[in-house]
Amino acid sequence: MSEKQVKEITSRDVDFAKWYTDVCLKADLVDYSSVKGCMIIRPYGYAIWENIQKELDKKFKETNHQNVYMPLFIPESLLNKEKDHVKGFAPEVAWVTHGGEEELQERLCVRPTSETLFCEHFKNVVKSYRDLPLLYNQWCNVVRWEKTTRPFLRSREFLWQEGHTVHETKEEAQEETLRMLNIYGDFLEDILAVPVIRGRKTEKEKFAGAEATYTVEAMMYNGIAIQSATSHYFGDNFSKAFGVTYLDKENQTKYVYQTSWGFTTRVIGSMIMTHGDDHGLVLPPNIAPIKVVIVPIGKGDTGVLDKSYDIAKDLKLANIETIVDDSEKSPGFRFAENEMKGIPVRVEIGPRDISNNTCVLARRDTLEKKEVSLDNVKEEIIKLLLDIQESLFMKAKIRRDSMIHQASTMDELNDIIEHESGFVEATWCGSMECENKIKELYGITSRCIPFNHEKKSGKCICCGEDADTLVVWGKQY
RNA sequence: CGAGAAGUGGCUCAACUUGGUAGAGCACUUGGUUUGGGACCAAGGGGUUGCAGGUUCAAAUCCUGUCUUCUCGACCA
Repeated sequence: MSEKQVKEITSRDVDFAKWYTDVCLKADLVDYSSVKGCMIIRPYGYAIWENIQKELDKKFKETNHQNVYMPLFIPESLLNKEKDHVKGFAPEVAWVTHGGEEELQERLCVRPTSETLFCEHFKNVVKSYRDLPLLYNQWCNVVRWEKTTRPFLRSREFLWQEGHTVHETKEEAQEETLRMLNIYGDFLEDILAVPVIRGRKTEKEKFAGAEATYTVEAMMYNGIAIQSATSHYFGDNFSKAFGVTYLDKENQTKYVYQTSWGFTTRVIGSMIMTHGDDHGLVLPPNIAPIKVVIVPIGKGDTGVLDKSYDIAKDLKLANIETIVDDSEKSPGFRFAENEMKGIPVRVEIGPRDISNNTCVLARRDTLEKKEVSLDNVKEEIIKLLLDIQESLFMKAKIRRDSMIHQASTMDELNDIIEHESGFVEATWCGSMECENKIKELYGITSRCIPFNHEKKSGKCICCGEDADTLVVWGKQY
């Protein structure tokens, strides 16, 4: 490996934050705009988002959800209807105060999330138990006036999907909440190859206005957590605040039970930070906009270009997105550039190969190369793509698991914080005092109470009282 | 929002201390030679120095304000 290859971006181990922004910019995913925290998502980055949308939307439709579109603006009075909700979001909403030159009678908030809009609408359309359940989703942008921003991970405007559902019973709503969480979890693991811990948020960390918030937590290369998607059970909190009722079979007026769940462009950041390396982005084949790049080498009448296009055509017929990088750049330049963009498989083909009836396949994740016969290049590539997908997930999972530590006392916790990075599992008594204290002392917060550890007896790591809850703690983006 | 750092062609930086009308490398364009890990030669295009004020005969340079980016905190997806 030449020195020049890694010259372009900061090493991941030297300065992870710098590495991350380098990758975002140099893989042509985003560009900055003139407004702080508002990023330009460039075609290559947007193509990743489109693939995410395509896959998730399919899952939503399979589970009978319908897409809708709500307005961008929320009148202040409407936002104020649910107390906890407004308290949670008020500090970070952007306000529209003028229309043209005239000051508005009532200012309008640019949606930070659309619960209030959905509820107002639900109140109008839900009349009877026959109208339920109502399973809505919207793909849109939202605005939260963040103080510190970072491409994908924390931007003031971001793209997401927010599901909002209305149900007759608690049980049905709770079931929906978990169903959607698992769709997110499976999507992250199977498509993005990002291993996640599924669990419930503590009271302190739950969504403003929710009765329960469930989360899928991912761990980045540097051990920091990213809450990669959330699903909320609202109970009847919102329906009571907004008066969303229906008549049941006995002609009784009942409040509905609701859920909401969201998945954002932030996850593109999770994926970058999970798989990327010092050569740039690494994309799992299942989400990569371009799965194969063919790099023809040499020029003149060698048959290399024709063969390259033949292979590309063949792969495209098999639904494998392929490009031929026939630019005049030197092969080394093209190798490096396509690695920066994280394209899973590269095919190198030159005059030597043509005469041997072979080509070279290079895999992006391990950078390994192997020579294969041109006769079965398609089959080899299909196998390789599957293998890359699988091994990216396994590698990330092994790494994550190796960075999950256990602590039973504050001394042990202290030791871990000082010497390790990653998550800490520790039992907790359930009090917010202990949760706050741990945050104050060590700068870590409860990421979630993992499902498989919901009941775990022991002593609270902080106060030493009896504890029956295991919490995964960590620093988060 | 608090503490710190930085903004000069697309990128990395020089010129700023001591005001005198912006320069290099890479990238880009054209022509040619090249091509198995970031090629080479030649010619060329591109900047009122983040923005707005101020001081001055004269501002990239000094002063004030503001915006943006990065780092660390607090807040959050």
